[in-house]
Amino acid sequence: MDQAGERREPTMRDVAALAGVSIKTVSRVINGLPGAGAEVTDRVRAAARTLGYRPNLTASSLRRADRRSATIGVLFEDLSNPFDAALLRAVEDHARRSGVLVLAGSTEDDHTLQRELLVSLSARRVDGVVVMAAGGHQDALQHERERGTPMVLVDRPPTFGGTDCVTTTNRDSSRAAVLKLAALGHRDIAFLGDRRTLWTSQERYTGYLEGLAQAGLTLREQLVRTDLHGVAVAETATAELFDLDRPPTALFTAQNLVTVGAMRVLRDRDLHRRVAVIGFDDFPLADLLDPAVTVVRQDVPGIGRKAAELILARIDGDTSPPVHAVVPASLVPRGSGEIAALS
Amino acid sequence: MDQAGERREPTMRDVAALAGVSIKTVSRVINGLPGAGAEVTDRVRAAARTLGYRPNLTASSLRRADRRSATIGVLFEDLSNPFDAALLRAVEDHARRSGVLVLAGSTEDDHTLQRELLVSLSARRVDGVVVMAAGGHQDALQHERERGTPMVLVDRPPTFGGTDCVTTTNRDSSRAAVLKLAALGHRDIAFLGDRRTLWTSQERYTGYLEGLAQAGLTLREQLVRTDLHGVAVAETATAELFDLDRPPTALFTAQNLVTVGAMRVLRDRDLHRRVAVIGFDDFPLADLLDPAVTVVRQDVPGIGRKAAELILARIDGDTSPPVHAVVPASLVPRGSGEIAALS
DNA sequence: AACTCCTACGTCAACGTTGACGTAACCGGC
DNA sequence: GCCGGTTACGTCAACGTTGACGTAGGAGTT
Repeated sequence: MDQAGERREPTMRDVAALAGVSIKTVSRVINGLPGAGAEVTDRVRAAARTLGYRPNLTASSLRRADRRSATIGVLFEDLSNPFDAALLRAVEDHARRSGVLVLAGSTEDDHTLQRELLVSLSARRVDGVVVMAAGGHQDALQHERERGTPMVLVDRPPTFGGTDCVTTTNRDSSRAAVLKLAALGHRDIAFLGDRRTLWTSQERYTGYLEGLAQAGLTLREQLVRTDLHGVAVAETATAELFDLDRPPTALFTAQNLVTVGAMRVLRDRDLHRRVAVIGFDDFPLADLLDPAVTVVRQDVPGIGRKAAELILARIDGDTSPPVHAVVPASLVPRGSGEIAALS
Repeated sequence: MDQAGERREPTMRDVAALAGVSIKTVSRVINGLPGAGAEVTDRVRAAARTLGYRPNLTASSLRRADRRSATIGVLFEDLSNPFDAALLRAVEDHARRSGVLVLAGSTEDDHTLQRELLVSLSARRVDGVVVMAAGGHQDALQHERERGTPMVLVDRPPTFGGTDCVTTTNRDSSRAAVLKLAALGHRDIAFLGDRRTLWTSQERYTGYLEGLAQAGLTLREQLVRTDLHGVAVAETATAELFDLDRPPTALFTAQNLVTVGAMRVLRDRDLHRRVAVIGFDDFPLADLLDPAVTVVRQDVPGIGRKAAELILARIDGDTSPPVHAVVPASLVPRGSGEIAALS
């Protein structure tokens, strides 16, 4: 087989030579532009086929007036996380339909990495970026945006202006979840949340507070655990809750890994039939657990589609005012959230 | 904010003008090449910073001798599938460490889509591709490979020569799983597999046959169900198995979605404590189900790392003979696979 | 028959960058 | 004071493509 054959890729020049026309005519034929006769078009096509010619999009975009690379960047926290993966897939699908490919990267919620990836994307002259912003300050994102890069934030809004974003009904759905638990008679409802630097965590916590207030319940600070990043930390925190003198009778777990950790502890302590749980974010197999887990499910394909639509529109020159699209989440009752308080 | 500001990106020419040097000197400074004095270097760096200059990798790679775009393509079946997502993440991590970004796409196991994506990647002059080949013929892949594109196949080997690939111990691990079930006294072990066009399905089935033979069991054709693509189809097939006069006492489910479907049916019929199950491919929360699911777990990070290493080496000009790397999978006992046959 | 207009091409330069090569200044050695 | 070598620049062309513009020939109009 061809090991380093170092065979040069054929160019329009080669095709032109073989077809006996000028380079410009080849360009016209390849791009389907008018100004090439039928017979010449056939000759050029045939020549391109025999040589195995493939257009060079990088050279083309360097020269073209619009400068498009037909490529966007997608920076999410962790592409192996089911939520991120589903979102990537949704964005990718819609982009591809417009002939746009996706350069994907994981930021690990790390500002340095996020900045480096932004620079790498910018060096490749992507047409725009879809970003799940790392928690905390957004200096690098703002800087990139101010350079003129079309940008859409997903999952978390920008802390700076002039930028589109797509989020879900974090606060409202959290409030609804808590109200549902309260309606079942629960008065000691715990909150277990992800890192406090994350906007989503804050919103969900606010929704929790609103729910308590609306239900006429008082907040017990002991029942609030935050900064739970990962399953292991969530397990520890959940265990602590049930070591309290007056443990919770219901849990609102504000992120999918937290939900998983909590479920594990409940099962270990054989509390899974008595303690109600509603989680934010669906996760695979939530319906197969015992009990099946009631969750607030984000419309991930909807979020991805909206993000893709927005970035593609901006790239196409849409200069209408920035949009903050909110895609509704829905409560999926499966059992764990329907356990009533012991009266 | 800057709506279509149409501000031109600064180029080396602009930096050169501001620093009062030639374009070539700017190039030297930006690329850290020798031949620029200390004072000039400082002036150029300062000018680049004031202008917000960003190198243009597409122009650079067009002109450079090595022609590298520092970008690879990754085409998997479905980026939202946990297995694919984890693999993408592993490849991405290792590529990024070498300054290489990843253009990712889902082929949906569709030849047309796979071919279109290959053409799109080739138009962007990626340095190489990592592909999970769509089932059936591999004409497009072979064609692309023969053009000289560095290529590594993952999960499934090529049907053509001269190409690296990375797979797991499909056959051996499947045989081991069946032998384990047989050792627990099971004589009616069913096989539930994904699409037969997939190489992995075939290998796992062969391993199943080998296991039966080695255990001295005879194959019962009725207990073999293939072409189960997706959870729903797997559920139907499983249900049929338990409507047989002599149903299986153990299941070997050869793909993760199939395992999920089977578990669902077992639970619905309250058989989950009596029928043994070993699944191929781990999946999130397998340990939280009741019973926890015994699986053959592939070393996904290991596969991704190996694939990344191979493609990067080939891109760097490694012309050693093609490699078929096999990354060992391991059996993870969790409970469902340790249920003994009723004697 | 002279005119305009259109079609089907071709020529040229430029996109942003780098490889090849040129050159002026300076150094050390004799 | 001249030579060879080195350092620190600069000039030029080219990577593959396309926008701007030129032109030859034919069709249609007056």
